[in-house]
Amino acid sequence: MEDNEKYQETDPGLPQYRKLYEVLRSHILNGVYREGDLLPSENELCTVYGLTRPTVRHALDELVREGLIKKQKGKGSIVHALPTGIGILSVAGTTTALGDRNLETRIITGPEVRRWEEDFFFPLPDPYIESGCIYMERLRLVNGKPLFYDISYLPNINLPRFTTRSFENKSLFDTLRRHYRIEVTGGEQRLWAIPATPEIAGYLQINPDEPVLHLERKIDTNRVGYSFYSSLYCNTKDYALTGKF
Amino acid sequence: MEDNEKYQETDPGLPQYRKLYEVLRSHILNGVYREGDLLPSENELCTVYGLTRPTVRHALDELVREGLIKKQKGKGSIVHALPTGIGILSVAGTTTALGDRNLETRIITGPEVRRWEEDFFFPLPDPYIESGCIYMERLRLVNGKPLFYDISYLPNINLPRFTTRSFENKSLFDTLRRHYRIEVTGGEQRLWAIPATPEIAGYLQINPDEPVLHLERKIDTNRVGYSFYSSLYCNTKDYALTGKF
DNA sequence: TACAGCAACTTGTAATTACAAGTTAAAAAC
DNA sequence: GTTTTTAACTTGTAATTACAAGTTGCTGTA
Repeated sequence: MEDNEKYQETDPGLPQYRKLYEVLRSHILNGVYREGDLLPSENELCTVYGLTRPTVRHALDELVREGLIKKQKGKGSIVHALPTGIGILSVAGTTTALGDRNLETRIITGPEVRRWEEDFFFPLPDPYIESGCIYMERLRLVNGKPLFYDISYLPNINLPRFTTRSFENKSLFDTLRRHYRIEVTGGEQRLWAIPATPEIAGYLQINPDEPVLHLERKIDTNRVGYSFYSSLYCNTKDYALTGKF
Repeated sequence: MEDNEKYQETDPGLPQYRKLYEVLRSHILNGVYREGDLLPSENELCTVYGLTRPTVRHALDELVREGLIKKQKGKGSIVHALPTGIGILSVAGTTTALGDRNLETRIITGPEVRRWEEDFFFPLPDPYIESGCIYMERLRLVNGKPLFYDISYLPNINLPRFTTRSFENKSLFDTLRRHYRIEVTGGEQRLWAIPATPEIAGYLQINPDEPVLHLERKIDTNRVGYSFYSSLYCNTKDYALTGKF
């Protein structure tokens, strides 16, 4: 399929620069462009996709920000090495972070509506507390080995039919994006190295008191005032967490 | 001093958007704008600094990328302040009472020129290997407690008098920026939760096999082809690592 | 008073034009 | 054949214009 055709059929609701970004991103991730390759020049992209340079540059800026390309004046946009570890420190859900690996998701609990926990690990706005919390516990396995034990908390605001959706082998980020048009724009995270509790050790199939990585994340979205939260325990014995900044 | 005067006297070699970025950045960090405040609107900044919107927006984009502001359509640019520093480097306490944390730096080794280690944790370009490595081990303490054990590796290329500089209580990033005009533009990092070796445990004053966080970082700069490296061990018993994304 | 609607803001997207500056390879000079 | 110069690329910076879309507060109406 030609770039241009694929470009035409992308979501018409998205801005132009975003559509181009999506196309280029998928091409990089799918190996159409390989590490070290040069992307088509900005002017080429302009003519191929019928855009102007500021728009094309906006799309490329996003790719730079994501670490997928590096630009060099006078030369071009160079496709950057893909992270070999698990990229969770930047804007990505665990599903994208794991890429094409053999990822399996196992639901432990939920999704179900319940009250927010007392002394929640991030301060909660009052409207969140009133409307309750969609709670979900998931285990992420790579090649059969459990790597992440993930507890998600979403404010139960304007997410119709959410608890009836299946999340086996599906990305939470993608579900939010496709069904609710919620896109992740950023967030905060805290992390510690802690000894595994017996419960965590059980989930991650390691010995109690072995070091695990604990992340608490607040994830902001394009819905004004809508953030959700995640508490994540990672077994880093075989895979490192990676991030770009 | 008026914004405009301060703006005039900034480095004439920098592009306009960068100068505006520096001014706004320092104002945010110095508390001229406080958390939650709105920056002047883009159009106001245009007239005050004699720039056009694309240029002003470029400057604001950098601040967004750095996490210093958040923008909201229809409203404005909201100062987000909080952790300075890049990526995951900033420290925030688990207790709220850490505003007066005092950071102390203790040099363990170096800075000195030596050969790069065999099997370095990131692949090294050939020119780096030939010119050798500026090596430095530092211990960072907060309120007298050791938190970080940091090993830095810098390519020994065009950094006159570097090994004679004092790094007690000084930031490596700031030194590079002020004396060598090297600015950090991004990088990669990998991290694990590992049991402390006896050596690491000694430095961090914890028991061996207690969990510590291990980061390996490659840090890119505005000098084309110049990156440096850091291997970092963190005691996260009392303080979490925090980051924005 | 309460509310609807409008006006005046804000940022977001996008085309257009121009020139500066770094890179590369072919052409010209030696 | 080797070196130098040049021309044709590349991305970087920046002004200008226009409209879309979200937010806020004021104003006129009920």
